[in-house]
Amino acid sequence: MKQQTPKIKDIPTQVKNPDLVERRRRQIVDAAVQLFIEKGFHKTTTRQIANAAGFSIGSLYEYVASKEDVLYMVCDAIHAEVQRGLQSALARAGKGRDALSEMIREYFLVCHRMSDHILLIYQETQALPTQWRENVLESELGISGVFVKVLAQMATSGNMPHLDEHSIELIAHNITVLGHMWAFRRWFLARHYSIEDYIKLQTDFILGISTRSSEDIHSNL
Amino acid sequence: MKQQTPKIKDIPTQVKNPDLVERRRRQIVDAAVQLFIEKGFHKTTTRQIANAAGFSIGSLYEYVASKEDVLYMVCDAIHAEVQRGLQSALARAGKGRDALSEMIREYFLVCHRMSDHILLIYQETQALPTQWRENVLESELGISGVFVKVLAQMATSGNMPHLDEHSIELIAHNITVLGHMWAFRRWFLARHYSIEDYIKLQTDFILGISTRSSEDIHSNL
DNA sequence: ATTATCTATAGATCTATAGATAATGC
DNA sequence: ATTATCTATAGATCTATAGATAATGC
Repeated sequence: MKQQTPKIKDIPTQVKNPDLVERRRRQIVDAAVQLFIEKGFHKTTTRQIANAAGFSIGSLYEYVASKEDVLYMVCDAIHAEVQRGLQSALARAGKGRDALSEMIREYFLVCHRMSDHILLIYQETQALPTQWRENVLESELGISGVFVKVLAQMATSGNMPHLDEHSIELIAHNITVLGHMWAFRRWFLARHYSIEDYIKLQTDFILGISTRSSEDIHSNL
Repeated sequence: MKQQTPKIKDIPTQVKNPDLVERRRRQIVDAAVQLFIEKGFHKTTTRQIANAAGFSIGSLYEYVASKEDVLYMVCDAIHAEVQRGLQSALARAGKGRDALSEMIREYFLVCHRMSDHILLIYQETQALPTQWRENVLESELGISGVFVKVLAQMATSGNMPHLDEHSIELIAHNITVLGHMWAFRRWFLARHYSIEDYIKLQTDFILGISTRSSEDIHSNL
């Protein structure tokens, strides 16, 4: 009955009061996110994290066992936040033909709001111990998974030409990554497009294929 | 007449013989690429780089002024290699209607061959001093620039519906990033697709929009 | 003399912990 | 007593350089 993938709850702590642990860890994450975004994981010291969180280096190590623990908590918090945004959008979006473009819109807005955080995930995931890196990559799949569901739902309800499973999977990943693209090319893209321009153009780009059958494509080439 | 963007040649060296400098720096880059891919920039020591390159730590610092210099040389070499692949593809590719898909194919194959290197750029660019980070980002734009040219050429020669400048620019970036996607999601994508499957599916996805006028799209929604 | 290379280490970190202190409740 | 927090530091780096050595050509 041992779980194979350790979670935040499994990070050892010397402190008995669970509410306190949760509160202090939230302080740690909030402090660390800012510092990691500014300076990167390796150039941030554990002392700086402790200070920014409002306590001493000694106390920090009552709540985590290593600096990597902090990074994992940060990555986890970021994915949770993105998922929260997606799930609330999913609840709002209808099931009709516009469901996909509504979801794309909301997701891209999340990427816009959290671009520094998304960049951080791309840059620092590799610094995590193997087991935790895998967890973070799994969470990344979870984002694409939301789009797989939306696409599959539209395909079966006839609001979209039929696409095989593989195409659906790939398009879901494309949507996810094109959201990230705004995060890591924003320094350039924002010279030419507002986020609203970006959403509109990319939605057209993405729907281009998803509203056409494969025969249409070939007859057009 | 001062150049505003420093290049590799501007990295100071104590060694007078230019051929020797070039040779030793190539050794440094070859050694460092491997180490950075394995352990990341921050967890690789200058000593390890020197040893892997075949000389001592003291000699390393005759050819570079800092560890960051090595990272810059590595990023520069990677971009040069990608550009080489693209330019040779450009020479081979015709100017006809298949030019774009030929270029996509060659570029994706480069991304396949160099996925570790592309990952490295995403992860470590942020560790560079500002001036050099900007250079690396410019090189990144250069890749997209190749696709801008191909797309513009096809648009004017009538092999593609007319697209405005902004759409062309964005599609070029999309192609670039969808190549990178194979690099940083390969651990997952390769479970379902070979690189050839990937190229085929993504080419269909990309050409979906680029072969349609904007009216077609709207009438289809 | 000049050039290239090496050895040895100064100097500056930074992570993680041991042990002291303060606060709270029995 | 127990729990949480803090101070001080052991121990282990790691980058960059100073100064010695070896090799080459005048």
